[in-house]
Amino acid sequence: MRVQLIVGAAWRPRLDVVNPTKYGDAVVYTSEYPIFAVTVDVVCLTIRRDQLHVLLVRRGGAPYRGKFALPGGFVDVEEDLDDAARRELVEETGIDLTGLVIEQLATYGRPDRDPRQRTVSVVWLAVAPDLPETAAGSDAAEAHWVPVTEVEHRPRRLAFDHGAMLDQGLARARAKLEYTSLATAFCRPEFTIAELRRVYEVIWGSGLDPGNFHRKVTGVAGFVVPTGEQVRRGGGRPAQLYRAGPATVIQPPLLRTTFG
Amino acid sequence: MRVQLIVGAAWRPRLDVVNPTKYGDAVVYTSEYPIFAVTVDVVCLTIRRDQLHVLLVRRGGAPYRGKFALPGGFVDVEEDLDDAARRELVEETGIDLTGLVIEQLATYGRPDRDPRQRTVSVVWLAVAPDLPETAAGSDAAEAHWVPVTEVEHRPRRLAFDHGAMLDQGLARARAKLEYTSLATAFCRPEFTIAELRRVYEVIWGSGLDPGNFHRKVTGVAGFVVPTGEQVRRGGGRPAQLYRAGPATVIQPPLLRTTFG
DNA sequence: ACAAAAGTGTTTGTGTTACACCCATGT
DNA sequence: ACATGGGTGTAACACAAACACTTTTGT
Repeated sequence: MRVQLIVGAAWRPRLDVVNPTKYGDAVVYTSEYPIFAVTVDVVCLTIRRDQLHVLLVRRGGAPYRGKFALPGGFVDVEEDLDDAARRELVEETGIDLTGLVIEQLATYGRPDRDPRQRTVSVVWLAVAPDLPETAAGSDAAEAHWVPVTEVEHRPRRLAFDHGAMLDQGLARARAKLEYTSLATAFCRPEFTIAELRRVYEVIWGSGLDPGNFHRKVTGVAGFVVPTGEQVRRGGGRPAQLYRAGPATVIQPPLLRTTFG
Repeated sequence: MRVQLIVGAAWRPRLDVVNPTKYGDAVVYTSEYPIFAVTVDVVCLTIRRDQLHVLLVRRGGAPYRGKFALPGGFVDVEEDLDDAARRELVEETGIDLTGLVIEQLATYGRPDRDPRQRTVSVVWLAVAPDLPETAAGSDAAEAHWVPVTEVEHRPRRLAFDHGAMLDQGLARARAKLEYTSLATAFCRPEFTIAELRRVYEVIWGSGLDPGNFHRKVTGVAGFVVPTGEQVRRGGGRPAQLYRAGPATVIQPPLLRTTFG
């Protein structure tokens, strides 16, 4: 298959886009390769009111008008993929993840996944602490934090194949909780051990023994580092404050069995 | 940015490729979105002569002419991404992974990763049992199994960003060995416990205690199932034959610590 | 008989679980 | 004083590491 491109001034042809010719006032290049659009989508998770939430946007146009979708959009020509994910998140929801780590989840590229054109989407997983409501930017009007219980394992609830993306993101997050320090990403910069425990309890959906959890977490080198300060949050003994440590993998992992 | 496409007969325009007009005898469509090429690359691992090997192809043309690269190529317009990976592997190396599982590793898309044009590459991880030499198809003439010690952690040895892809694939394979049944994918359909142990020893680079390994592996439900048959391989007590079981995750995981 | 590989038994030590108990604050 | 949550002590238990030992073949 051969495709010919008439290209505007902003686009620089690459080496093996060959045979420039002229049709009228436009330059015509020829490419040997199929043409794709590339998008990014973001599964952005947080915990609000002791419930796991995902950031979704209501679609304004066809197809899937009125349905929820993951925030995302087209990658620019000279833009890195993770930069595109962060940019789209700000544009569509007002959430700025500068300084936070995002992780590539998978790439979805079934030929029929977008009825308009052949599109490949690189999906990213982001975890944010409990943030203020989605900033009301112009595009952000229809962005919402939705409890995952309302959309998980329901492929038809979300537009395109975003239901599968979300499920994969949730599975990844639950799994990485066991053997990485991902849980600290759900907390604010300084947190108590009990707040960290809440993260595990919410995401795994089971109660953990406070004493054992405290010992385990503080015993893993580099997982959490004490700030030396205390905090009083209502009745009970004040808790030590901690920051996320340099460790990224937890060895041995926190087990998800009974544990409490 | 606006891009206009002159498209040959094989390509079906999608909905929001709009404003078809005519230049001479060619139809011209206009797209709102940047244009990408999408490729697949495959990190295909196996064990030969007690060494971990990766399947590489010698590049015949520019850029990186003469350098080794991962097998891969352009995705067809109506082709699924994993199908493209399998097809390119057969075309370039003669290795047919029909029936075997391949796993998505990551997607590489830095704007400067291919000097010719903006290309996004979806990378796949494949694991094969010790196969016969790469079948000598026309394209397969320059395909070789290379010991990973010769190319690991040497970004400049491979073309493009394939060095990083390979390193990521090796890290993933070593990690998944601990908590999944990936090791059985390196074995032929029927294997002994000692052969399975060799897989771990070769990939982790350390000796394991035969007794403890045997107990551990046969004790995990669904990891390996005995065929009931025995096999004699030179001096020593005959070994039971096993097939890979239905289990895909190993709980609790095999640890990589001392263990022997 | 001996070497070599397969597989089992047994001891020892480490880490998790369960739960009792003390600590420090708010009401 | 009492409730509430933070944090420590400790005994019971499970499991992996180390290694001795038995089984079954080839030479």
